[in-house]
Amino acid sequence: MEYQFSEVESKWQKKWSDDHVYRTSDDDSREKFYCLEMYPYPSGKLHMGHVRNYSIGDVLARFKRRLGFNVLYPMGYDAMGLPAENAAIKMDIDPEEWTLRCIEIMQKQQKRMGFSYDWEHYVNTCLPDYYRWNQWIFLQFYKNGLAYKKKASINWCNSCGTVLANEQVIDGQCWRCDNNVVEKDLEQWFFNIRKYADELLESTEKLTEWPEQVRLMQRNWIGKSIGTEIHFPIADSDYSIPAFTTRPDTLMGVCYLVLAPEYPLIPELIQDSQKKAEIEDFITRARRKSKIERTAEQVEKEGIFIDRYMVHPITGENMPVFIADYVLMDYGTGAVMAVPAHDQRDFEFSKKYDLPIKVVITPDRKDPLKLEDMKEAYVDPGYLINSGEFNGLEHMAAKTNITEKLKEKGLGDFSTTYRIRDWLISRQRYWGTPIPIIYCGKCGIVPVPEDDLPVILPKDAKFTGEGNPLENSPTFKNAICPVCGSDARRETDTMDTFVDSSWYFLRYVSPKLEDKPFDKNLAEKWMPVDHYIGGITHAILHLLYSRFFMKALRDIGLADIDEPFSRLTTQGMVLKEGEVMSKSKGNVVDPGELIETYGADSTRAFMLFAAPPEKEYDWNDAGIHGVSRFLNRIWTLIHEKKELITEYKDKTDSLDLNSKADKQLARVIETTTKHVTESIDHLHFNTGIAALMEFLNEIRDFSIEHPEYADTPSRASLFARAMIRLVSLLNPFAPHITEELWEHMGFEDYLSVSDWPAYDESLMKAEEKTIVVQVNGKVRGNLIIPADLPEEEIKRRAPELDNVQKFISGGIKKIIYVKDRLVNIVV
RNA sequence: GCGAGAGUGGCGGAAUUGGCAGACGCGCUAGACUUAGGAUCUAGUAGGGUAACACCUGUGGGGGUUCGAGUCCCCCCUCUCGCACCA
Repeated sequence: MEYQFSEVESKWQKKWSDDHVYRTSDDDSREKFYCLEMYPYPSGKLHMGHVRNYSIGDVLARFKRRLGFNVLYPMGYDAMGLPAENAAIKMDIDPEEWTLRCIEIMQKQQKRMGFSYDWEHYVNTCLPDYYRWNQWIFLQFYKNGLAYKKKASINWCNSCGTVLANEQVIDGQCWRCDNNVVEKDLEQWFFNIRKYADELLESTEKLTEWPEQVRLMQRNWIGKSIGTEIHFPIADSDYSIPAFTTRPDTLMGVCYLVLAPEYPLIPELIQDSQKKAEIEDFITRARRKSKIERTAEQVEKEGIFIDRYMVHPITGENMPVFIADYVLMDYGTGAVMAVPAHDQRDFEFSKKYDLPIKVVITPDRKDPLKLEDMKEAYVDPGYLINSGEFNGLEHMAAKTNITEKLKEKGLGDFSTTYRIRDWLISRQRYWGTPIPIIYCGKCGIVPVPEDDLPVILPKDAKFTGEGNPLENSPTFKNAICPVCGSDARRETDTMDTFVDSSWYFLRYVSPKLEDKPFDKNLAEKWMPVDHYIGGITHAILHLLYSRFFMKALRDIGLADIDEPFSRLTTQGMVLKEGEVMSKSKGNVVDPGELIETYGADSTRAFMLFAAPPEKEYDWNDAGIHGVSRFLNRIWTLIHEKKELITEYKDKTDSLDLNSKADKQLARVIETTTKHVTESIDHLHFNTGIAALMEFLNEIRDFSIEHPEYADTPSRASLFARAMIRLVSLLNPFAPHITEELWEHMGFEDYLSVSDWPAYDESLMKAEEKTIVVQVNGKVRGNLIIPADLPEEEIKRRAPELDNVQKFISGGIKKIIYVKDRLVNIVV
């Protein structure tokens, strides 16, 4: 009877679904386990990365379920985004229709893989019953000062025709289309994530079950710097320009001040300058450069003196003010105090423009550092020199001292700066959540009243590929002011789709709720997610935004939860010939074909067997035969012995172990159980499956060596015990075939929800053990001894081995014994 | 440049954390069964060496600690990822 995977797999998929085997219960006293996978963007087909992601999650969900946990294991779709809109432009199809069609295909494939999702816990972010809650949350944020609008110099992608968040600009290029990003000034909506910068940073420490790499990336992204903000009054004016520095100890070494080209005060400062035109020209050129040009490594710093001077806050000396392209407007205050002797960039700038350099820190007090000896800036610790009243201070102490002094004079204070920017959420696109705001000529910015939600995307939009379709939809754009009733204009920007994914895991707990985004009690019951599995590509954006959302929602009072994800696993990418699979490269492996050829069980088990979850895997499907063969061997063996197993299946506990082989098999049953249990716990699925393969090999050896076992009741029950255990342990990796075999062996309940086997330590003890005998650390023989042989006896017997004798003729210095493992004879 | 991680057979990968390196699988070789097999089964498979053992060498390279090192320490090389004029 040959194994027909396609029949068996669809049979069980139907049964599981019909009988709601994986349905989650909210009303359940068992310990909860929330297993979450990063939901997919429904681009159409499932790819190998998805298969890997969901295979990992499904094993965990199935394992925990069988261990007696009440498991929430949902799936949904991150359904808003550009591809649907591009499809609309190209194929003249409604984005919603296109998306829903893709979801249908994708979901079918997921079902075909047999993942144990509870499909009643489902979200689809492109439907108004989801995105209305994005709008609702936006309004709560707005009320609480967490959403605001401001004119901002933003990152603009000409090719996508939209604004991008800082996080979406990679090496100065658009994260999606790789086109160069340019700067533009626009009125945009922001979420105030900076407000949570400190908490996000601090609570990173609590995420002990996250990969260290991800925590580090988050920390770097937040980029906290502690320092001092110093005010530099501008000579002959009332202005004062603040500059942030982490090195206030070098204040006495300041030689000039440098402003970013975008610095807002510049037009006023240069108003009366004779060089005005020249300076303006410089600024225009600097701003026209793309970010990539401006920040490239070897680019020489360029600047221009603006004919103004600042007053040194301590000495009162007048010093020049420059504009330079290497100063960034979006970090610190957009102004830098230049200390050429102790900052490499300032050093280079001074050399280029022949500006003074003043050494104020020396590593050696007795032999002070001299400018003539310096080929580069000195940035290491030291003592202050040429610093008047601060001379001789150690530089760390000087930081405090000098800041205190500035504080006294009202010209500075301790300050903390973050690299992270507020999250720009406006997108000039159609296929996203409309921002629920109305602009009224009389009342200004008016939030859409909650009762009027959702603001639904119009059906009359035209997709020409130019501009925002919502701008050109009169039914959408024209509105009535909810406050005064006069004609008004609706906000036509939509939200970044990262808003959708920042709280979808909360919607899963009560996906059909109609009056709130999620049920507070249920959220507090299920959250945090116990195990979150997804790609490393989301290590910063999605995870940071979600963490921010959780904290913001907590402070608004929607749920008392600090962190959304307790444990995080970032699965390695699936590559092909060392490259990321992509349609443009034409190197995409279609899991659909694998399923057709080998079945879902083989496909997912192989994916897990091929490499540990966190590692990259360069796809090579040669190995899938091995897993497929393994499943077929189990199938064959069970069908050869089906009657026997059925007969003895209820007598597997009364073991009567007579021979060495019996005891050996009985032991392997237990050690394999232990090994597989631990390997799932530790996410070492590859070794878990390997242990099951070894287990099968043992059983087959046993049945070949003891063909008479069928006639011996004790052996028959031992054999049955082994086969039942094998099938049971294999179930999370290959759920369909094991469920079928379970049935064939005469069991009536679903294996997928039956108890996970415990292991019996008493059966794991061996009567005999093998001890390795070494001479000077090299293996020279084995000693097979009774398990309870005392140490002295082992040490006595080891040197007697034939092969050992010839190596110890020089005389034994000492003998080292490692319990149950080895004897090392030192000569 | 800074930060993190990784280098083990022809390949994917194991190694109870300092104790038999190469589990398990792929591939390959030989054989069996077969009209045939890219199906299945059996045996072998790190390199050298041997009739077979023995033995020697071996975890990117070089040193060190130890009875004993893939694992710990120091130096170097290579690769991958993240950040990158952050004041």
